[in-house]
Amino acid sequence: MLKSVDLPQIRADSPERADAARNRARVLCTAERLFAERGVSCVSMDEVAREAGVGKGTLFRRFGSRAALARAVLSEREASFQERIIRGEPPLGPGAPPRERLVAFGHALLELLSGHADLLLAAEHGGARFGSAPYAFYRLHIELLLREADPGCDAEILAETLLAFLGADLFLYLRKVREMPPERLAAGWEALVRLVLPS
Amino acid sequence: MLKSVDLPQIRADSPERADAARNRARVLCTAERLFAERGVSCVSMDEVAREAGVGKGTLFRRFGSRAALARAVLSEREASFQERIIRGEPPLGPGAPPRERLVAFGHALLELLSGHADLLLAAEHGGARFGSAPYAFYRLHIELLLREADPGCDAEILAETLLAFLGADLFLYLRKVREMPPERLAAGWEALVRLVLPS
DNA sequence: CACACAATCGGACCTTGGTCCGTTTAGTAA
DNA sequence: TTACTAAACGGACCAAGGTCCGATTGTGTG
Repeated sequence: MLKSVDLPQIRADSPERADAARNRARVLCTAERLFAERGVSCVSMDEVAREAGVGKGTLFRRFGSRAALARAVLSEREASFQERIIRGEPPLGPGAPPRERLVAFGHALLELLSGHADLLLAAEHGGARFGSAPYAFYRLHIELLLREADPGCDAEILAETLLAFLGADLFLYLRKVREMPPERLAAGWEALVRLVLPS
Repeated sequence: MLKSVDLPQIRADSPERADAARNRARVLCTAERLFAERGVSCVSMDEVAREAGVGKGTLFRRFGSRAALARAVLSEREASFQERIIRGEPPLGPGAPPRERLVAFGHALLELLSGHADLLLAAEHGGARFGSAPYAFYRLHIELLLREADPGCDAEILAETLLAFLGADLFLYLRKVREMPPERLAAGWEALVRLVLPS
């Protein structure tokens, strides 16, 4: 039962009203602060609304769900990450061979996870992961790299599998419960990529 | 007036009281029926309790959480699956080469998912997946097969990755949203195994 | 059988994510 | 400035998972 993740329609010809913009900014700012102060999982939507001086209805009208709020808080970092992939320096950006770009992509995403795993976990809560914009971007990026390196493979299936390794839930489990150090996860990713794309 | 203090007997094999056993059976039976009738995600815990003629407290005392109830309903099928792995016919059971056993394992688990994906999804809800007994069993099984075939690999990481492909959430997404047929997932699994364990 | 007590029962209660809808307000045109 | 309307507001409300604790009952013991 996947839910639509679409935010309220933003029409190009009707700009956001001033109070709406102000409340959106207040909510984002408050949420980021509360998440940082007390941990994502210890902050309820009611608290965010109250601290931001906004009604609960407004909060949900703007962001739709808790997962979407988490995604919104992450959006700047996500955007800069995507920017580095599209136009940044190799090996993460264009120019390096596909296998090296894939390795770099995983390392960079693991880095992002290291800093914001709880936020990413909240953002992926429920079935929200697969329908989200970042996931779609990552999937497409990986599929293109895989096809470039090996046109014969089933890039869609392989991309999903590789991305599954980078899910926030698995990451947190391996880090916190199994206590694997980040370097091991990075090495595991690299080994994985080299299995999928042998030289 | 004072009696010698009897320590409460805490026996590992303390038998279940008759009413407890009766209620447990009633709940399991009712839950299985309701899940089958209306779909797992459309049945609330209150309904299960009411239909079973049991208080909500009793329901949660017995099963702890919705995810655990789903796991309990699945337990027979899980047990027979594990039995087939441990003592069944090859290639799922012992006797076949590791790579073939791994392929058979994935195919069998995909089969289980095809029939009960919604139940498995409920069973894995939240972080429940990684700590569950079936997951631990699957992980161990895969790790042993990987080590047998290639003692040099990082079996723990690879096992988690392979299992991630068989998660209920990804399965449902690929089947329902991306509309991939079961055969494609099965072929994808086999290709994956052959990448991880090249002949 | 009567008793004691621990295990169990069950529903009131709490929390929290999410919805609804009557009220308020920003933007606009006259 | 005033009037009008679409958009936004906000808090009461709902559903559902999960907890608590006083009442109840099964079971071993004398």
